[in-house]
Amino acid sequence: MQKKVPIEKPRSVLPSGQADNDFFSRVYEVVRLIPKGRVTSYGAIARFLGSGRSARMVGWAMNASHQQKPPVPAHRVVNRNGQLSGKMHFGDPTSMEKLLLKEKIKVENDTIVDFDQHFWDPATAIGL
DNA sequence: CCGGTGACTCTAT
DNA sequence: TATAGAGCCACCG
Repeated sequence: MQKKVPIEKPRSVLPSGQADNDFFSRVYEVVRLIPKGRVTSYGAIARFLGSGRSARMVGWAMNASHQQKPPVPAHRVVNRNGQLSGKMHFGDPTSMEKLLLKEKIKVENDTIVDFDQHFWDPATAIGL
């Protein structure tokens, strides 16, 4: 097995909302694949993309997800503890929690209840 | 070019 | 179990 090919350097997301990079687009795509009522973690996505410890980049990509034309369900992406670490980036800190609750995902104290039960792993679901 | 920062995660103490 | 440090990669000044 050859060494993991370094991901092509994702160029910055243009303020125009155009993401011409690969890494970012893949993150968005994976996030969109998250079934309703399921959630995943940054690390899981990062690992699926090939960079297990580049979870920060996933988070950074999510930061730009708001300007993506196809809506990215960023509310389905939380940290490995199931904590809504990014809820404060939704404009209103209650938005993320409400969206999750709308999908039958219970949230208490900014943490998803039964997180592992709702956890959705792209590597397992997509199977690649 | 360098340093600081970040929607993270893992390992060590 | 909790706290601290390192690793990761890209953006910004």
